[in-house]
Amino acid sequence: MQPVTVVPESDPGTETRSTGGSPGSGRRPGRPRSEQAEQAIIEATLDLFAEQGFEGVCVELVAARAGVGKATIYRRWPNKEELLLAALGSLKSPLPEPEGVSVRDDLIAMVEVMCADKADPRKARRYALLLGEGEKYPRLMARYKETVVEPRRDVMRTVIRRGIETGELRPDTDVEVAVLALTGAVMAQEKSVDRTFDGDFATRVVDGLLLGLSARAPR
Amino acid sequence: MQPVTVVPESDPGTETRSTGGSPGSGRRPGRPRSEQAEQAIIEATLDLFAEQGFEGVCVELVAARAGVGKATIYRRWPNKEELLLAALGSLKSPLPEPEGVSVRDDLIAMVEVMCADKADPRKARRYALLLGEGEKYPRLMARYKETVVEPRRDVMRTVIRRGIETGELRPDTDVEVAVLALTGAVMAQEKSVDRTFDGDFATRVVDGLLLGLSARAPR
DNA sequence: CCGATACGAGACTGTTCCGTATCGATAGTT
DNA sequence: AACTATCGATACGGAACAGTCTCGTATCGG
Repeated sequence: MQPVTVVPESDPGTETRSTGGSPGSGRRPGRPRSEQAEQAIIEATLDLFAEQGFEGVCVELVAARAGVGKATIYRRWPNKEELLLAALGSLKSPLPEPEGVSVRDDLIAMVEVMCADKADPRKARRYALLLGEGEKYPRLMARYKETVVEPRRDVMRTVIRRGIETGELRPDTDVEVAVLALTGAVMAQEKSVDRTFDGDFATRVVDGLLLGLSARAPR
Repeated sequence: MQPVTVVPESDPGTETRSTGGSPGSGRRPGRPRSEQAEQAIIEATLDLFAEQGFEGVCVELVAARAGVGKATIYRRWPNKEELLLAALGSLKSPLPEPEGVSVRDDLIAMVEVMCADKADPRKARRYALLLGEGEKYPRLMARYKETVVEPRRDVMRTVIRRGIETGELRPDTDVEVAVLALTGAVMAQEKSVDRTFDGDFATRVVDGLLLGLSARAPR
């Protein structure tokens, strides 16, 4: 039995930075991994996932679309799930911190951003598909929520809390219910293609929620 | 080449009623199809779909779980999609027409029913999976909406409109927004496992929406 | 130039699954 | 009894796909 000739084994996998010069220590021999190939793989993976879901991401297609060989993929990630995990983790949510004048304006702006995201087929389908496949692939779901969903909700919570402090919103506002109602309204819309809404969807939702349904004056 | 000996070809498929005696005219020779087998197939299909989605419905498993042969399935439906279509079409939505005292009570009752449905893993997963696979299998989605979703929304619209007539709700209430906010809140909840809610979720959502967020008295 | 690693391409194996075909047995009509 | 369609079971062809492996080539450090 050989002592296995321990390779340095700094495991560049899934985190390789061929260039980027981490100083001195770990420059590995041989040809560096292509940063460009890696990016193309992630791109293609996200595309295919948005089109077809987990099952639809077939590694052969990812390789073809990214213009790489299958080995180049499996050299970085041990299997399909890890690949998806990395791809979802790479998602950035460029949600602009709203610093508007009034809470109403901030909320409208946020709902508009969410609607815009929903109008992007890639993003919308990623979300819908994860909703369905979340139980089957809980690690994917967790990664997505942590990377995309929760940051977004946090911003909304912050806006609402600020509104309560400034007195613009009722002091006994149910923050969680408000967040659910706003995000949920965006989710539920169009699911049964409403032709009722034009461009003022965000305004109507926010105003509807701000005013409330009740005819009795609340205070 | 034989003339193919044209069979009568009245095509009882997908609509067979072996017993049930459609009067006189069309009693076909041979062993009648088993109504029981048909029901078992539909059941098994819905079960498997709820567990795994479209791809998860593998006909061999449906047959095994229903205790029938594959041929018994393909004799009735020409392919998997038609089978799913029939299965989803068989769904009944036993949503009780609410005739409560106040609109608030009716809405709370409806939200509670929706939450209860969400607590039924079969129903919840059917919905989530369809949401994701809707683009891939639009006919399935359409069938489901027509059978389950729209009837439900209609009831809610009716309740809200009644509230407007009785004066309990603001006359300028945005009915569609209200429906979206209520159904959406239920949808969005738990999707990022909120531990914030106990048993009073329905009440909080309805009251939050009725009162509104705004501190200004609306009228 | 040499050794080491990465590259794209794709052959290959093993699995899963759809849809068809065939089996002897069964349950109806005539 | 003769006839016929359905029954459950299962073998089969074909396609799709994950993951491994092997080409010959390219790119790095020394």
